[in-house]
Amino acid sequence: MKKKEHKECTSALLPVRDTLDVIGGKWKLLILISVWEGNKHFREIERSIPKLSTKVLSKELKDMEENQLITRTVLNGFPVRTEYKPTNHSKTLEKVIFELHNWGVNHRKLIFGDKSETVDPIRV
Amino acid sequence: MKKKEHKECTSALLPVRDTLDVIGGKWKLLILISVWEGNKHFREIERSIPKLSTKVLSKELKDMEENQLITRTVLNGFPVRTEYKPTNHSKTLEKVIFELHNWGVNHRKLIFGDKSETVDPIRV
DNA sequence: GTAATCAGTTACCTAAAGGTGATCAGTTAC
DNA sequence: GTAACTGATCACCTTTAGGTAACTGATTAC
Repeated sequence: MKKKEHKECTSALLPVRDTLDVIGGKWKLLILISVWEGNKHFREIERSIPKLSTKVLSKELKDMEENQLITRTVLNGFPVRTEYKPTNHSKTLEKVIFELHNWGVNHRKLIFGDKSETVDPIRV
Repeated sequence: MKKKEHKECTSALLPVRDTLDVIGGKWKLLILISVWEGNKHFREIERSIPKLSTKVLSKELKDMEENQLITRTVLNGFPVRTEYKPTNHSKTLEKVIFELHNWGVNHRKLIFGDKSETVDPIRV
């Protein structure tokens, strides 16, 4: 796990921070979902997410491998291919994401009073 | 709600982003918990959280008021006092935080293999 | 008048996250 | 040989979150 300092953290909040580190940031969830959807190769994942740069994807994939959300296998072939696959551990995030989604939908209703466009149900 | 752009967002992820915006950042959860614990006044909250500066607290309290997590009442008195109180809406975050905590604890076990120090159960 | 308390605001600075574009090594097809 | 594909890495720049310290205005106690 990427050890961030979180010096301000009480012991009870540490695991919450850990989780937020794992799924926070601009791209992590999009990448995770792309891999869940079956995209396996670097370019494949990259192309599935508009505006995502190779540099950021490369860094995020490393983080996610460290966090055991994905596995990385290099296939010895002719144009060298790398295969990224989601782990079972990554799937345990579904419940967390569901709760985040659920609360967000409710929050939108409260703040925008239904004036907001409907959002799609999350499918992960 | 503070409208961030999230241009990269699919419709399904938008509410997830909203939630992460509301509880993300270095201080938001600590401030929320402090208010939940009964701290009502600006200086009281500030003093309850080491290293938190007035500038950041001021900004975060505004955000939280916008997001209807707290109410702000100015009491006309002699040393002017402001009263911050948690809303019922803020309490609906407990479940979300519980799931984040839960996943985080499990993740720590997996990554550090129980070598990590025990963390306190969250009490919010 | 002086100090101290309340609840903030302001200007400036630093550090981290993320974006941009070039480059690389290996291999294949032409 | 040249272009194109694979999976990246590198140096540099911008943007944003957060930190630091001074300051304001109102009021009370001395």
